[in-house]
Amino acid sequence: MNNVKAGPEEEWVKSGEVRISDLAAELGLTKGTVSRALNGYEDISKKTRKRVMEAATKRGYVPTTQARRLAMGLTETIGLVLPPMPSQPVNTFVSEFINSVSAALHLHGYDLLVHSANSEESEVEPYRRLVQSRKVDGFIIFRTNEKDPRVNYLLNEGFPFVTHGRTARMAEHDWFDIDGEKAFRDATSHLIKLGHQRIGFVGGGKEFFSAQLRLKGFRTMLEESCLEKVPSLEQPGDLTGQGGEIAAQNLLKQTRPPTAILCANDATALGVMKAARELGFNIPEELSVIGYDGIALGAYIDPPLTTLTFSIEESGKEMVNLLMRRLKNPDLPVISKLASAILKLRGSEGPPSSIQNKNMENCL
Amino acid sequence: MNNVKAGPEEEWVKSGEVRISDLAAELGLTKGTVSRALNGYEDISKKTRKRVMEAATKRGYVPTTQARRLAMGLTETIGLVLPPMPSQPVNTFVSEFINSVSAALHLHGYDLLVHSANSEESEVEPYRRLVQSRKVDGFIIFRTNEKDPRVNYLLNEGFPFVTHGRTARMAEHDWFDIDGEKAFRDATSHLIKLGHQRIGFVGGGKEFFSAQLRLKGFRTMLEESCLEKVPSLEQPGDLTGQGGEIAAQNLLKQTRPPTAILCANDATALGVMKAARELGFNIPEELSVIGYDGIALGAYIDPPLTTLTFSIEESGKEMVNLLMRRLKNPDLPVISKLASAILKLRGSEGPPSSIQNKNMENCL
DNA sequence: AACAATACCGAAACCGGTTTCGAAATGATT
DNA sequence: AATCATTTCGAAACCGGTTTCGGTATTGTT
Repeated sequence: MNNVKAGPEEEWVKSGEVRISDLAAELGLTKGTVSRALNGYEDISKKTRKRVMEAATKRGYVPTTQARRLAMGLTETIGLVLPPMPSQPVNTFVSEFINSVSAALHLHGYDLLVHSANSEESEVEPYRRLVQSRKVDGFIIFRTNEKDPRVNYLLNEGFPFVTHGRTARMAEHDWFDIDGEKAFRDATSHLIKLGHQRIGFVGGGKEFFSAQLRLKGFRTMLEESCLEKVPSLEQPGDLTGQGGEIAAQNLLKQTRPPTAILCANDATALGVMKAARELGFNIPEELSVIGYDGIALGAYIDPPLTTLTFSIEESGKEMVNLLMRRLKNPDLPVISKLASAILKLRGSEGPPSSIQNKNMENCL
Repeated sequence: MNNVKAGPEEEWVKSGEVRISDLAAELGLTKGTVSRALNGYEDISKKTRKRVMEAATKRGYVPTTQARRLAMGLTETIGLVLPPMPSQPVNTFVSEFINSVSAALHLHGYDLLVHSANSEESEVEPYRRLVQSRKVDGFIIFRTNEKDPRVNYLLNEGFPFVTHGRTARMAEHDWFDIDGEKAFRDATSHLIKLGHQRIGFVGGGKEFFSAQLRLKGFRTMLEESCLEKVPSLEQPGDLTGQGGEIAAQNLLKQTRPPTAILCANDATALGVMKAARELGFNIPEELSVIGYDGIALGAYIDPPLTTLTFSIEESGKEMVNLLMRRLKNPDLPVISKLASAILKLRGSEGPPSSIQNKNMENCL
């Protein structure tokens, strides 16, 4: 019943075809007056405001976004550039993150522009283009590196952004992050309490800042528990399943393999579990495995993957809050927020088959 | 070295702060002339065009997108509305899809606006808002239902869009889809050739059109192979892991459980495998399982999940092509493209433990 | 009743581009 | 040299809104 004409005079139009000038003409007003009436200016009489509002809803008038934004000199749009995804086994994070960011932005009247990164060009190119063409007012950046060219570029431009993850210049920009260091202290502690003394770690390369922080947490807890740090038990990875496989082989083929392996993310953990199976290690009896990310699928594998999990929705919401604050007042001091991950026990860890050493309650 | 001033006269400006009027003034031309020079109009002398181009690159002039789009009456933006994701375990599809769509759009000079759906409001509300505020020129829709309100709305508005998946009104709009029917014929045929005669199917509810088509393929192949259709072997699901678990229990607790289960997607298959493990069925010796989606995670579980896979990148690319064609010429006849999935054998299927019935080569 | 204060709205500039149209300058033709 | 066709650019309208400014009409004071 949509395109029925309402009367002899009133022609039905498809939505979005009424301009402010049409409204003005119809009401015998100027478009300036109509605009102010709709936008709550005080110099409009109650009567005309009501007339305008009614006519607007009746005719289905919605201001054209492009025109409004041009006039007001803002884009009301936030950019998010997807990093090139090669064969990341588990990027469920990205879609959930986009979803939550988009929802949060919407509450502020902002749109989300998602851009893909071309792996052939520089990492900052997409950002440069979006800045220069003035398509966005700010950026949401995730998966930061310690030295992050994107951060450098935007800081240099003085362009607003928030990162998910810390960087070397984190004192200069707003950021949100999960406390991976604490998370891995917790996970390590959990394994130690179960009786593990030889714990392996599969991290990311130097280029993954967050993975470095997780490694740091692992080391810290080892030290606090007076367990010696064994370099061969720390394997670098690339945060992919394949990287996990290779690292696990390096760990499990040693003469004294670890009884537990902490992984910098769940994809890595899946690779580790696969390699462990192929090498004949039973999980969790002969090898405990813990991941990080809390991917939902981890609950469906055998054994279900114990992992460190956090709220992606909260991440998105918090980041948007930080960014909106920055946009409203660019001169505010830099702030940041650190959220914590929680250890979700699902069954891929347990006590080691043999308690290897008893005296570990008191270090000194 | 970015904010070094180049000379006494030439003040350095941050990128994106040069307007076309600045360029015009600097060159002693009008902005109309500068615009035409930059946009390749024929009525500009070679000499001035060169002057303009050089000045533009030198000053780093990039036209303001908002203004250009307003003047040209288009948004150069495509909308993609994320369906509310409650507990969908496997949305790795979404991020890959967004990535490929975004990349493909970029080749055409289009941006991707990603919007999240609020689960509290009608499914079409986000579309209505985006249409009315004229934020997008068209839509990419995925996960269609047979009777799809979004499709109905947009068809009624005459607004351009392409779907990933078919609908009841697929004759009226462009669409791209994977031939799920053929895929499941293939998968079913594969199982039958392995010797299976009691094959279960876990689908989606009536609301999942694509799952219905997969069921149809399953049934067709059963019929072609003269296997009787056993209603109790067809279980509905909801395309989640949990749904798969429940369905698998219904199947495997029967007095004559199936020796193989086809699942409408990988998430379901993971749930089926989990339930099978808990009920003591060995996979693939006692139960074959095949999924659909080709999620990368499937390669890392035990046993690796055999699945039907297709190129998400191709999907995105094709859909963008269809949409761009439509935008260029709205009156072109409706076209569609059906791509096929391929069966990726990874190990979760095999011959049944006992060949149950020999005479099945010739039906009649 | 005269005057100042206030409420209300119209007119016009503006945001930063694109595009049409016409005029001036140039070149070609006779 | 006069005429006509072309080339080249300026002027101005336009896209659809927002916002400033100023001028009536109305109200409130004495």
